[in-house]
Formats: sequence, structure tokens, C-alpha cells
Amino acid sequence: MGRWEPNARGRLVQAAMELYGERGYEQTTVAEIANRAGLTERTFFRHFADKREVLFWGGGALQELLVSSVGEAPESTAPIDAVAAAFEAAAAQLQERREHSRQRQAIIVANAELRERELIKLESFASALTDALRLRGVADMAASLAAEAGIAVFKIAFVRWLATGQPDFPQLIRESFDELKAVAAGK
Amino acid sequence: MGRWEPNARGRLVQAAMELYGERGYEQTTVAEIANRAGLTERTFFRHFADKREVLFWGGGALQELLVSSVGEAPESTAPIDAVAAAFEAAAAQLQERREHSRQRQAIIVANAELRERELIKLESFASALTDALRLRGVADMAASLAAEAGIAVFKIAFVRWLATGQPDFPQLIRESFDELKAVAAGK
DNA sequence: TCGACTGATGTCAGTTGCTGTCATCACAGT
DNA sequence: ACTGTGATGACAGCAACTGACATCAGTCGA
Repeated sequence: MGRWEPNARGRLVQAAMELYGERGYEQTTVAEIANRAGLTERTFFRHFADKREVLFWGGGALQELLVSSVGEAPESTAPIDAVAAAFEAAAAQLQERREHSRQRQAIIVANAELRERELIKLESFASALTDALRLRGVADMAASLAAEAGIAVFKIAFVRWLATGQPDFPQLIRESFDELKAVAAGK
Repeated sequence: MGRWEPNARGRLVQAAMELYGERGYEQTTVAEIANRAGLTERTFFRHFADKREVLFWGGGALQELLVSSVGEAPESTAPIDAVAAAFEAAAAQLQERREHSRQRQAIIVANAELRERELIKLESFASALTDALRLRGVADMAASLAAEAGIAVFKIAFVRWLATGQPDFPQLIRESFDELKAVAAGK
């Protein structure tokens, strides 16, 4: 056995989710999180850049999935459809942990600082998607627009997925992209 | 003459812009801003909720312009076109202070916390636009999509306006909405 | 086997953003 | 002259975050 209990980072995430859920983000101190995880405040900040980041650890995997999905789309696929396919894949992934997503989102929407952090994470997704599209030869402007529009669709569909009882998130994504196309066409 | 110099809020904004520009956002303390404005730190926080907000004061006017523009569009106008018209009006407004916009944006892009704050302000615009569209009888989903897609176009066009030397921001907005339509159509 | 090294953690002091509370005092209205 | 009122100052205090140094189980090469 090691000198310390294993998976310190995971314990911190777990403790933070619990405490943020129980008494809210602002009413929780970092010292309390660390304490519940059997660690010190200083150690918390060695694992996470700040008090918010603990809720967003793991977002990198989703970003990689989005990028690789765009890269794997057939060459003839239009940029917006490549982006749509990427978000369908992401939706399938999220769907496997719906309850976790729901709890996490409830915490985030209850606090402005956390919403800010979520928005910049989504912006990072948009930036990564833009790069992935450029690699396919898509022009800068079209790549940015497809990526940002995709994020817009995802944001809306995600909220809808959690709000309604609809189980099939990927299908909801498909329908939402279709609706974007209708809206953009001036319908 | 009053007991205090007038326009304390304006002096704080001015001092903050100067200091953030000179030595960066993080390297500037609130005490320094207040000091340059001839006030105390405590007074700074009576005028602004936090150290970031001082850069975003006045955003409410732009939001009102967006909302009223959507409200004034002809009834037959499609949601996406009402949104486009609103951003054209906003662009015309911003164009009158291009140099100020440029300096402010340079400060914001240089710091992640400030980018977060900007994103949540834009999200607030999206929410207001969504409400304005619903008032016109647009369905929830279409309203959200048109608003969020509009924000996406604006974000991209704004950066482009400042990056290129292009003087006509409203026209750039029009072209960008046209390109969104092309992208959404799968071109 | 031993000693040097590593890496995750603890300890502690310090800065800064931000808040609550109370005092001050020119000005306005009566 | 009397009494608010509102913007400000003064001060104490909490919590987020950082830098510097200590600790010590495990590891690895001599």
C-alpha cells in the first residue's frame, strides 16, 4: 500500500460534488472539501487551478471525442453536418451518465461563477472544433460559424434533454440541428 | 460644488481601463484603481460588484438596443432576420467608438477571467433576445436558436471587425449572417 | 544493502478580492 | 435651525489562492 490513500483527485471531485449539492457552491469552502476528502486545502489547489475547476475535470475527454468525430467524418460531409455528427457522438456519451449530468448541471445553473466557467469550456470546444474543420480544408469563417453554431445547438439541446424526460439525446441533437437549418433559412 | 468630485463611477472605469491596459488585469489591484480615481477600495465595490465588472459597465444599453430592434422589426420578418437587424444596429453603435472597443477587447482577450465575464454577458444578450422573439410569437426552440446563432455570428464578426481594417461593421454583420445561412444549408 | 532521489503531501505565512458595520458630513427639505 | 439622506471613509474579518520549505514512503542505481 502506498503512503497515501489512492485517487486523491477523484476523492476531491466526489467531496466537492456532494458539498456543492448539499449546501451550494458559495456556502462551501475549499477547506471543507479537502477535509471531507481527507486532504488539506493546499493539496486541493495542487490538483485543481481553482474552486470551480473541480466540477469541470474530465471535460477534456469530451473535447477529444468532438475533435476526433469531426476528423472521421467522410470527406464529402458538409462542415455543419460533421459538427452535428460530433455532437451526436458526444450526446451518446453523456447519455450513459444522465443522472450525473443532471446533478452537475443543477449545481452549475445555480451559480453565476460556475456558469461562466461552463461557457468558457464550451468556447474551448468551439475553438477545437474550428481547428478540426480547418484541417479538413474548411475556410476560417465557415469553420468558426459551423463550430459556434454547433455549440449553440448543443447548449439548447442539452438543457432540453435534462428538462424533458426525453431519453434519446443523440436524436434530440439531430432534431435540433434540423431546426437550426430551418431557422437559418428564414422559416 | 458638491462634497465630492462628480462622476465617481466614470473615474473608476477610466482608471481601471488605464491600469489594466498598462500593466494587465491581474497585476492591478482594486486599491490601485480606487487610488488613481481618488477614492477608496470600499467605494469601488459599492459601484461595481467585482473587479471584472468595471470593464462591462454600459453593456445594458447595448442589450436594450438589441431588444428594441427586435421588437421594431416588421411582423413578417423571420426570426433570424430580426436578430440580424438587431446586431446591425448594435454594430452601428459600436462603430462610433472603434478605438475604445479595440482597447477594451485587447484587455479582455488577454485574461481568462475577463473572457468568462464577457461570455456570460453575451449569454445574457441571448436570453434577452430569446424573450424578445417569444413576444413576437416565435416558438421557444426557434427563438433560442435564432438568438444563440445570432450571438455566435456577432462574436465572430466582432473579432473580424477589429482584426481586419474593415470600417463598415454593420455590413460585415450582414455578410456574416449570410455566411451562416450558407453554412447551415450545408454548403 | 544503502544512500540519493522523487513525488505527493503537509505546514505556514502572506496577498488580495470582497463584505459587514459603523462613522462622517455636505447638502436638501422643512 | 433641525433633521434626514446619500455618498463616502475607516476598519475588521473571511476565504480564495500562492510561494517556500519540510516530510517521508517508495524507488532505483551503485
